[in-house]
Amino acid sequence: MGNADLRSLASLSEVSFDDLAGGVVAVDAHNWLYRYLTTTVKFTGDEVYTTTEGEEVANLIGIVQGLPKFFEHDLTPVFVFDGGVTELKDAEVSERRAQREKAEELKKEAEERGDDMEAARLEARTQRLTDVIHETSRGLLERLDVPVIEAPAEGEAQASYMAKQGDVDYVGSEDYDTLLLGAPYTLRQLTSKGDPELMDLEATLSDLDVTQEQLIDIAILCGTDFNEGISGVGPKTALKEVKEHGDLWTVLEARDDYIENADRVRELFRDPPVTDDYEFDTDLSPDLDAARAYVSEEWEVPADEVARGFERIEDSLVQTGLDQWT
DNA sequence: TCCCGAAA
DNA sequence: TTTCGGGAT
Repeated sequence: MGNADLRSLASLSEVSFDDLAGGVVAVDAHNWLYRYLTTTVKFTGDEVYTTTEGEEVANLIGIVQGLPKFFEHDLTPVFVFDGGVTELKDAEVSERRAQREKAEELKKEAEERGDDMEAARLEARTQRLTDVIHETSRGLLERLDVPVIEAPAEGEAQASYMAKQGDVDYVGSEDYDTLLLGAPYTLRQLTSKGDPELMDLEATLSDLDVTQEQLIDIAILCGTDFNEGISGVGPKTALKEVKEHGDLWTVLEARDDYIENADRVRELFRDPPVTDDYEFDTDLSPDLDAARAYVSEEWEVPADEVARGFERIEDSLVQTGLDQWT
């Protein structure tokens, strides 16, 4: 499906982890895990992460390696998992499935001609979030006492809602959709090496001089996960025309154009399915022994693969514990 | 998603 | 100057 390049419109700034210390971040679990699944697997091959029953649980390694980043900087993560998939997203979902199948085919071909490098590279593209991955991720997070929230629909929408309500300080996601979903502050690049990037909704709106509703209309014109945009219209044109005419309908009228499901897509961003039925405690008391046993005994991940990550988690907890007394 | 080069 | 399309991650 078409995709709005909202990056060029968003107000982004580099921040340091020090500025975020003490914050609570609602992490879009799907988004976050996917990054680890595609990167962790790529460099190491999949044998190590497959149980005797053939389950792929690279996500457990991803979590153990990814969590220290939060703890070491005194950031508390709250993981928000997806519930059902929005019906309008069917087209997007089947497109991704098609891409995955294509990658699987190419990988098979690469294996047949003995091109291991290419096969490993393609492996990353075949990853998906299976039920086992969802389940085991939750199992590990629970043992680490990291809050887990189940969204009624999209995790991104639920996380944004929680941020809007002030129950968390940030949404953690790589997507720009959180702007449309009303998240005041979104942290990007929480999984990569350097400093995180902060996306600021208020600043975005005031820089562009548009309302939240207009920003949604701009995105719809360019195309989103839920609708095809208008060809020839990118962020610049969409911004200009929405400001000129006021909103999506008047722009479409002026261009004598039409967007399928535009009203429903708009509603999905303005008022997505979310729940108020959540609560969490940010004072974490992880059971590291249970977590280690879960990963290495129950799910057969070699202990040395996760040793360093667990050490870092342990150290960071001792560290923050001491901080309270100094 | 990001980046880059082609095309308009 | 902006959008589009392809390739790498």
